[in-house]
Amino acid sequence: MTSLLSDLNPQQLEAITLPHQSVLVLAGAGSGKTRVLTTRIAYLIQSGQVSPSGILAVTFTNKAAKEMLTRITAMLPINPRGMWIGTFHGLCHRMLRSHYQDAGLPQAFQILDSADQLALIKRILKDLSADDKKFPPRQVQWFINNAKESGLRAAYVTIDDVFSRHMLEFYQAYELQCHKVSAVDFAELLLRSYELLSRNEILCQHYRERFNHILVDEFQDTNPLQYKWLKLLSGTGTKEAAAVFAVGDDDQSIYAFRGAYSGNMKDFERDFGITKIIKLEQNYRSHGNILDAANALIENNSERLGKNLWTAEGRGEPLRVYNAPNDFDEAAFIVEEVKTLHAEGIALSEIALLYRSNAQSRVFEHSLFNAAIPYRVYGGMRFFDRQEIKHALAYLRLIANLDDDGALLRVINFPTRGIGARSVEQLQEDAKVQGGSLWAAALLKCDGEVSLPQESHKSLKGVAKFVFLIMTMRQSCGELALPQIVECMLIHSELLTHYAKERESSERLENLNELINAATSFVHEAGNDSLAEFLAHASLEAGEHQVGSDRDALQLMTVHAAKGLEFHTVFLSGLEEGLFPHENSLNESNGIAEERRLMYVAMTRARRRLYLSFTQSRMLHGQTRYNIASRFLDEIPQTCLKWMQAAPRTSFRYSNSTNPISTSASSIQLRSSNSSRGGWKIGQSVMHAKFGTGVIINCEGCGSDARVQVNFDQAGMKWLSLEYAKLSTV
DNA sequence: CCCCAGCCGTTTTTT
DNA sequence: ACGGCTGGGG
Repeated sequence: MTSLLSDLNPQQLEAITLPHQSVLVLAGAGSGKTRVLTTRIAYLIQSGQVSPSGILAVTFTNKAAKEMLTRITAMLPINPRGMWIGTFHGLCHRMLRSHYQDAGLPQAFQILDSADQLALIKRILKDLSADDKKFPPRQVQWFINNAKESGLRAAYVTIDDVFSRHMLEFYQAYELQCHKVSAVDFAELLLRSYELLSRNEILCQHYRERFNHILVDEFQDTNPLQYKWLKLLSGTGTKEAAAVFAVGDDDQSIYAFRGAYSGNMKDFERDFGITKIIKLEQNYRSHGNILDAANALIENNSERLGKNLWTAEGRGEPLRVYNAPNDFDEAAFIVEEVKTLHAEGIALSEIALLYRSNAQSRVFEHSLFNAAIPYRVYGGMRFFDRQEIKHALAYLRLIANLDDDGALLRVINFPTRGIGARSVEQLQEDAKVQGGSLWAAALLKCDGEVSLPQESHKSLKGVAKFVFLIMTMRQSCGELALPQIVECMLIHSELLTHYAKERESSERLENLNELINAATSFVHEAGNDSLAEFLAHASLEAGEHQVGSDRDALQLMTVHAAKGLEFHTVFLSGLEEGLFPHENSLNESNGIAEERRLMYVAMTRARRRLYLSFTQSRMLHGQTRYNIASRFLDEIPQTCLKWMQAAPRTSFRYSNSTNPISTSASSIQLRSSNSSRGGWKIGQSVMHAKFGTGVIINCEGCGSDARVQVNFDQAGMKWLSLEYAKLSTV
């Protein structure tokens, strides 16, 4: 026990040893949040206050869940299976599996990932002959998920115009189709689980009695449905109410755009009768200048719960600011600095290059490639998202459930076996008439043919050949272990031979072989040999972005992707109005505040050194854009900053000699005075004689070419040339 | 059945 | 600028 609780600061200790009551823990960046969460669980169990089965801990990502489990099992010699530790979706899935009948689901329900869901929506829209110009599938998907994440079934969605009436129609058709093919999408996992608990009192009671302690990570990222789920499951206000240990940081809420509602923290205080808020403000990660700068920046947000990070370490280095003439030069500067740091002994993997949007990575990759600096880009394709893996999984899904129309459509003619679009259409029509699945229609179509003795199967063609293939694979499943099922499928489907024929396919073949390994380790870790469970695992956990290369490499990622990570040195690039804060955020309510939090997250990733860079011009969407420095730079005390000169460099793409503004002094001037665009700033309110009042949301060009884009309250969006338009400040 | 031209969108993203 | 998707033509 003593070793468990040693080296903790008073606030951490208080949080960990708090008696059975709900609490809100405001955990700042680098304040030892994960340690507090895991140590509390270990403490509760070790002190006999709760058995492992009385614990429910929920996170947002599989990575975080895994990390938590690893740390707990390192502290305590217990079997982790009894604890419910996982993502919201994972835990809801676990619950639905156990009570599928009560939840109104068949035992073999399948999970749709976003891509599967989109494909299904596309099919439905086609079926309804909806105009996909007027109703883009993505928007329909957004509408459905949004409704579900607000806890709304189609029957309860309110319609206030023609458009949403159509959307609702699609939602209803989608619900029907999901039911028909027993498919459950991500939001549905939560909604189903919520409805199960709210309708089935006995079951709800059972879980309330079981889970004495509920711990929630990244509480600021919960959406309304997740909050309702927690509230219901915890039974707050009842006799047997669980103690909810909610850990979050309102200043690190950066996922409002996907439905996260950080207002849940305030609601939590109210709904759970919180009397105790514990603030973890001591930062163990960064040096003083970095924290001071981050604190000063976030101070500009209103409606904060309030928190100030501090460190027992020294001030450390100042933040280094660099103003580049253009994006190529910015990249060149960073490359030089990375080289120097690496030469000084900093591992490349300890250096991160962060940007606001993925498009920015291209220039960096180009420069890094030329400089022969190994780098790794995060984001993009995940293992289970890859085409070849999707195809393989579709075969497995079809084996597990013959009525999975989506899976059938994906592989009926892949690799090609002479089943064209016409035959598929015919099948779809047949299925519609028969009211059954595509598989049933296919079976009927080649009635008799496939039941012929095996010797003649080689002569089978088209649909009959496909039906025979699937039936054969299904048969052999009964005798094989999961990895062998995967292997058998890869061979008999001829996916392997197909990709072997393709040029530059070694990576695809590698991935397909990796799928066998994935099955092996799944059996090992989950202690489960079920194909259906493996498929659920594949949907719920998209896997790593890329097969991990072990060599030391510079880390490139968006700021969002960097959340939760830390590095010795961080390069934060593209600090320009329109990019960071992103121009789209200007139109959103509280958009700037969210961008500022994003900036806060980015800055607090750095332990020892933080670079901030911005450019005067950069290529975006094929056009050169002229930018002014981000307002966020102005919000950092100058005393924390050190303005950098361009280091002498060998490889300039563009000389900066044509642009006089490259020294630190004039950079400041550029931002604060009327140099390049007559002092007009993005976000500024302006008045125009004809169009009235509006807000500048964009600007480009210099001197007589300078133009600003203004969003007028009445007249809407206009581009105005500053030379002619008479704008005045409001 | 495959290929290519043209068109669209282009902030952030986990499950 | 560029990549992904669609639809028409070979």
